[in-house]
Amino acid sequence: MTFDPVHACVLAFQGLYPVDQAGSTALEQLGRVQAMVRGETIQPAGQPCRTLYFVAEGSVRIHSMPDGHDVTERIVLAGGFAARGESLFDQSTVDKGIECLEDGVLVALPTSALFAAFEAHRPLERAFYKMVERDYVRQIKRLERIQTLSPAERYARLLDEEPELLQHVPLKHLASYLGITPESLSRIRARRT
Amino acid sequence: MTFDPVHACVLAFQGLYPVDQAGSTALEQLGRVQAMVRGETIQPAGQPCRTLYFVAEGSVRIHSMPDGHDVTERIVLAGGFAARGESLFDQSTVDKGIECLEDGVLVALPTSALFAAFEAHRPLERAFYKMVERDYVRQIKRLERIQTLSPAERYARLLDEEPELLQHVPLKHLASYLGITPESLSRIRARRT
DNA sequence: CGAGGCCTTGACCGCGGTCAATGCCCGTGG
DNA sequence: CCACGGGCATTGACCGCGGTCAAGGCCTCG
Repeated sequence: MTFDPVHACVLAFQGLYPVDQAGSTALEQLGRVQAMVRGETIQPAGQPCRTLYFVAEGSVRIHSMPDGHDVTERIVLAGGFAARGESLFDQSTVDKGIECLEDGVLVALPTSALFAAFEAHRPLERAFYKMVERDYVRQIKRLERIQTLSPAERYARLLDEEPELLQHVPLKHLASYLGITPESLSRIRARRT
Repeated sequence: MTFDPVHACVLAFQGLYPVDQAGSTALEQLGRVQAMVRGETIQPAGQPCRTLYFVAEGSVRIHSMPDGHDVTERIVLAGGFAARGESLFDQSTVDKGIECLEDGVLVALPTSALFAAFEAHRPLERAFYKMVERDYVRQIKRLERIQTLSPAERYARLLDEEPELLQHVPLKHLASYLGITPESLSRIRARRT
């Protein structure tokens, strides 16, 4: 085999916290590999979030549709994890969907089984919460930027801190990710001679 | 005794996850009670966050000062916890301070000792991560609002979802909390006949 | 070769930012 | 007890950015 998605997922966990052998194999047995094609809806809006996804190849975005406008809330490139945090822990329903941006493959981890595995494998639980921590900090920084910076400055920051996104994501999604319209983003780009 | 701040803090933990007797007493021994007066700086900017605060009475805000402008990032009323999440886990320095908004009393929990107690008291660790979870979800929702709503709509939401803030926090801080200037907030308020 | 999606450009408008002045309430000190 | 001062909220005038609506060009895919 050339590339094992599940193994990559286990490695990603181990990169967060040293997971022991038993925890790793438990995790490995949970993972379900699943292919995705561009435009496909991985998880539709209106359902509780019962699955944590590891993006082995390709990319996805999480988005909502308040009053008919498509707003992308976050973008996950290969190597990252995707889930709708508001719903992850309490299984509340959430009006957000997960959509595939580029063909690729996912590893799906059912949260019920994952959380159950925490009882027997504390390092696994620790790794998971490291993931939440990391994401929590990212949310704080993103909020800080959107709260204090102008649209033009936010775009400049994006170029500076996550330029890879430009290679993978159409501008209209980056626009709503920045909290502005596609037209504004276009003008901002034109303005920076 | 009429009111024990440390005990209130322990109860707050137990409200998040059932902490056993041993964990509760361990927590109780960590807490340091400390009074605060309005305007006082609890934690100055530029330091790593080594303390988790429980606000027993009064209220505080977390704020930063990018290019000289005071931006309040979050407001914690009595019964809540306050810490600068970006720095909590990795002890990185952070340009944010904690300031007292109303006279009151805090319970200070040194993070090093708290994290150390997790090794022996798993329920305590669980309760703490429930706290992080809850806060994580709040960040997501706040980001969502600021990303998709206009300033006027954000103020309407604030009135709707956390009207208590108006009783405790001066408008200039609410303005920066909403990501707008005090003048704009004033006009928005005037506009809603 | 045609159709549709995406990015761009244009014109117009209104909201919110900025700077400045006024009024109000409070605590402080004479 | 009153006078003063400072911080906070408000109001006004002005301007520019970003939102909205509409049209045009380009690429990709069927």
